[in-house]
Amino acid sequence: MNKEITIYDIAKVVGLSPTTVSRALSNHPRVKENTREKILNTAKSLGYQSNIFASSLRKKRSKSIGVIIPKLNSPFQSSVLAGMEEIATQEGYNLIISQSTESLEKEVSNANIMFNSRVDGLLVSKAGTTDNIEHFAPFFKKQIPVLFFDRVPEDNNCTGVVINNTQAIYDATSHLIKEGCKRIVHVLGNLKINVYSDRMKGYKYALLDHGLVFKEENIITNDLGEESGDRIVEKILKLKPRPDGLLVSNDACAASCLMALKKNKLRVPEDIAIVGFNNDLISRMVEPNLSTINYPSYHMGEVAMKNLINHLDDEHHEILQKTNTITLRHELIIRGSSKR
Amino acid sequence: MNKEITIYDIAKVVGLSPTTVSRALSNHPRVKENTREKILNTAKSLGYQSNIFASSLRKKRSKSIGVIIPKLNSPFQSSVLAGMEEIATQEGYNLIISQSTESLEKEVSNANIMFNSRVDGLLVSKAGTTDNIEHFAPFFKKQIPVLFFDRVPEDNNCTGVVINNTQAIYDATSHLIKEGCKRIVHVLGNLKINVYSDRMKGYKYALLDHGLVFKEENIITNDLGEESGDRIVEKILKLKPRPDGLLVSNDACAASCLMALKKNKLRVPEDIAIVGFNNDLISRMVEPNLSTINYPSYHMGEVAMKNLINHLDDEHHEILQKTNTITLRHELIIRGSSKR
DNA sequence: CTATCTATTGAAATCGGTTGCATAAATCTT
DNA sequence: AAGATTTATGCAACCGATTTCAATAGATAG
Repeated sequence: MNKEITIYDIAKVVGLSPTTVSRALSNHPRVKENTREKILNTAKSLGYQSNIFASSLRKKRSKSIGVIIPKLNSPFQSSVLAGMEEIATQEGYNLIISQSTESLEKEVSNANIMFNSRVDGLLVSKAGTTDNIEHFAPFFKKQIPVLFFDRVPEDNNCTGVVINNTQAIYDATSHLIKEGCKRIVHVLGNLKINVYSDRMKGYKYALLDHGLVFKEENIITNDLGEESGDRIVEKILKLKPRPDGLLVSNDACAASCLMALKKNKLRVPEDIAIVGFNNDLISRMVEPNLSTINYPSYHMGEVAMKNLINHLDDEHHEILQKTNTITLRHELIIRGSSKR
Repeated sequence: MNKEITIYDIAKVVGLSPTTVSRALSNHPRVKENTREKILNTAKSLGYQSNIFASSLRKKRSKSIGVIIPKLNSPFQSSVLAGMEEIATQEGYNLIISQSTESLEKEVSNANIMFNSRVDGLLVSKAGTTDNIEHFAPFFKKQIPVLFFDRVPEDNNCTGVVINNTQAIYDATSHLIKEGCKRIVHVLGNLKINVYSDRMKGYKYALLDHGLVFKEENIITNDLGEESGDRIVEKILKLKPRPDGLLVSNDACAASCLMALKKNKLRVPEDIAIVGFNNDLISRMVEPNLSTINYPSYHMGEVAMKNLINHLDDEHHEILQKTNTITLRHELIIRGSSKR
């Protein structure tokens, strides 16, 4: 069969040692220009393909980075991934991607797989049900950098890339209040997740600062899927007096609520004003357009990846040790659904 | 430092040879049950982690599969990916993902990276501008299976997973005609891509079969982005007499057209009926809901991955040699935007 | 012209798991 | 009980690139 071409074959052809061939191929400076060219030419003409397994074995680096996210098919997360891919490819790293589908069990399993694949670094956005991070202990022990993004653990020793969720919802809530809303319902996901617990804070603070009273009944924690609108709106309509403002932690779900509200003959924003979250495409396609928080997802991917790679390429691997949190800029975008 | 634990260390502890340890760890049948357990326990207690580089080097397999898609952050493609991930993880393969961002140059570069990463197999959806597949030649030469999906090359030697695009648009066109449309505009992407050229055929055939005349002016090839609606509708409104039916090869773009039409005071479906493509979330969130073609994206990912892995796991690696095309079932979904 | 330095190159060990072949021990045949 | 199988284990080569240490040749200095 097609025997694999190795540096030994090249060495034999050019009459040099494998050592020199190896150096020439990896642009080591201590090779005569002349020699290097001869080797490179021979390599090409023989159809040489470097064996990355051998190289990784010896160098103890895979040049690949693992990513664990809750769900691949989400506009937000796939956009983060796109940003990560851009940078990783540019820097010569491979991306190994797996999804936890919001299950802790799968996240644990994925983490193990990543560990055994010997990724050089790991980027993680936690599954909803994850409230410990023991499964990343092998990484910590081996000093393999783990960088969290969006959904980060409470643990203070972890580096994370986030937005200021508290501030974002504070802004959104304040906006609704300024538009005259007095009874604002806040729909969010599992409060174990930092993202949602932080937003909850922002909501409470904003009410407080504007002299409104926080009521437990105005909090709806629910699955934020695209099909949840009917159920959420049903809950909302049971509240008396009827709410006049609605914060939904995700645009798809906000859009779904919007439809359900319209089905119930409520006018948006006149009867109820809505603000979503993420600035997904859908927020610009429904009527009225959804006010929302612009979440710099693509940028988050870029930043997370760039920091991880900088850390890896840093001589002393200490960049991330010194960094606790990187906070990106968000922005409240006001559109028809809340302007009255 | 933390010395790496190897099978030699385990061998020393249990007083057996590395060979036996290796066999025990990979569940080779020729190891006494008793011995295997002892080895497994020792491995665990020493904190042994198999070195996948060494293993891959020797076995000449990476247990990873490469995926090249045009764009990570697209609802359709990320959904395909999700299906692929599901199966790959289940079968013990890693997914290495990269995007071509619709550029041939990047696709070539990605293909090279995948080749040098020695993926066991490759899944590809072509970039828009790609009209040759020379860059996959190294895979073919080395018998590394390459499976195309959605956007497949013309070349008949390639295996592809697709839907019947011709039939899908034939169905959609016929539906519009039955609803009384006489002048149907068809908006699609670069006709070099099989997906669009096939749909074009379906459109022509349907017109023919229903006694309508095909007119070049009713074809708009355009970027199908979410922002293209205004420009497309502008073109449409210049046509006299005004079109009364609209096929758009992508739901986001169809939704964008819908908004632009409404902005121009045209009623949907009364003045113009619309059918989109993909059955993305957005088709269910706009008003009226978009009729569309259900594209089994997640399932396509599963099927593509499953076939690739079956091929790899097959003793003789001939499953894909015998398969030319796998066609999945699509479905016309009729909603408000075309029902009149 | 000798001593020192520098630019090039090479020998050999190493990374750690796998596997063909051989051997030893245990079980089965007749 | 001797021979034939089967079962369990080990030896040693191998996968292919990298790297440490050493050596040689040529250049520069004094």
